[in-house]
Amino acid sequence: MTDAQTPSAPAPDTELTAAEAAAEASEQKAVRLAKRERLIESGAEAYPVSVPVTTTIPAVRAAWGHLAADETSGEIVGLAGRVVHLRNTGKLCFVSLQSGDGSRIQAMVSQANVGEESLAAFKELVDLGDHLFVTGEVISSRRGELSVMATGWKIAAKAVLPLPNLHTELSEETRMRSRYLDLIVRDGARQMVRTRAQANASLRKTFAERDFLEVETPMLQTIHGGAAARPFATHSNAFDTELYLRIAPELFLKRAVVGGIDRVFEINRNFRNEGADSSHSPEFAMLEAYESYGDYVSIAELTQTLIQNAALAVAGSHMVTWADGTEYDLGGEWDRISMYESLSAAAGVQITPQTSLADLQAVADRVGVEVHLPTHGKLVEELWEHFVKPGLVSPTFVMDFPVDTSPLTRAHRSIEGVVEKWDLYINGFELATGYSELVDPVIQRERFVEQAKQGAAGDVEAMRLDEEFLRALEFGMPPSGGMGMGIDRLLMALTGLGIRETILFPLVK
RNA sequence: GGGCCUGUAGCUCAGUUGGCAGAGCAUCGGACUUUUAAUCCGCGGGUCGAGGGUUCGAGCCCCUCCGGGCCCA
Repeated sequence: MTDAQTPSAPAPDTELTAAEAAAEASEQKAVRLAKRERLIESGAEAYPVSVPVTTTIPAVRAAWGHLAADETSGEIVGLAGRVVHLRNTGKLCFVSLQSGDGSRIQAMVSQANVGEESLAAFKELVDLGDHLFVTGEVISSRRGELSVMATGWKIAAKAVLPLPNLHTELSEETRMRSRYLDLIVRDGARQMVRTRAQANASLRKTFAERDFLEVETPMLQTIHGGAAARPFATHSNAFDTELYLRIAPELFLKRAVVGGIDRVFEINRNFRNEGADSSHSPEFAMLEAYESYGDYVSIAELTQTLIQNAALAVAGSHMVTWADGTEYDLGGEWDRISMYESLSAAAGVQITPQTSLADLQAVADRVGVEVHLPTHGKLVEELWEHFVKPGLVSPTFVMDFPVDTSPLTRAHRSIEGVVEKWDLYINGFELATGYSELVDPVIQRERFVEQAKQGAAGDVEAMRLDEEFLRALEFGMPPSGGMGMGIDRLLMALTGLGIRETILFPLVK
């Protein structure tokens, strides 16, 4: 930071010396800090710049996992890992080394092989949690455990805080706040990182196969738009202006389509200044895609393919197994139901886009559904969530939404009063949404004006009028289908876990 | 926003009617050359989230605040 106008943090009044820090620390930290000092004083290094590894733990397991008990390989290796178990039987120590992927191998440090002095130093200086380098022959122990019989060892990086207990689960709060510990001790945490990366790679691969280009659009915006949500506000010193963290990339991706990026997608973060719970995070990864000369039908097919390919990538099958053991079938052609028809059937009353506000309110009152600032569309959607949503288990596209809650979507080509929009529900939660995009700049302006009225009436989620976006539309945007999908929610669908488990470092206060 | 639960050793958790602050793992000291959460013997380790109140006495009861979770809106 060189910005002279930004005041730097005040210097702490007291700089702790190493000795004072050790005195303040817990017993276990003090002991380890003392070992670090001893290592450095002895010239042995607590944090060497490198150690001469020749292979990896998984590679040794793959090459020599077949060794029978007490068999030797003749291969000398140098490898390193984090010490996760330490057993000392006197003149022989066993240490389990773990690599980042969670795979482990045992190292044996025997007085017969390293000598009395080195063994004594090992017992004195090596703790659980340290990164340890060993060199020696790959063998199998008498009990058949694949091991390295060390002829030498070296601390690769000293841990000065103790590892958490490996035999009990970390509390949920510690898992979120200290994900690095979670990653060290829990396979599920490591697996989620891998699964998420595989899913993202799969999405990009599917897009690439269909000639979509990936772009990045602004996260800091002068006018937030593209969704109904409350934004985070911030301030730009350089422009001396209010800026908003984006709630959606939509209005910029559509500008890209106007400019001729005919098939475009973005995977990036959105920010919404709203409640956080087991399925909502204030910041969340979002996929949006736009396809020129497509519509909400073609984009539904694309979405189904994206998700099914992601399932194949992470599970090897369209049948995914959730954390609780449930098997969930993402295969086949997914159901497509009409919002109004499914609502009418479930409510036992004919409800159409022409049903009056009063009649809808009567149904809502009858079943106890309350809506803030009710409109036809809000009532229909709330009633649908009340009557139909709880029964949706298998993947289902819910088609054709009310006009007034979808200001960026075009009217249905043949059904009066609805827009060409679908929501995709997986096991009862909303995973993705798709549209035949509204590209008529005149109607788009009318919709924005209507939103502005609702904003003036107190709707904090109402959209603002974005003049630059309208101007882009006025140059002509081709007919297009568009879709959006929460990446965190996709991971929830693939793994059955809560949103904070799918996010590596979830926001915690 | 409302209701309920929760915060105690490095980690995970007990803590009874208000009466000396506990366990497992980890740590520290000792024994042990084939262990698998090694085992055996021994010793330590606490701002009980923070502040206030009631009481002879508070981890426990009351109030305020901070953090976390669940349910509802």
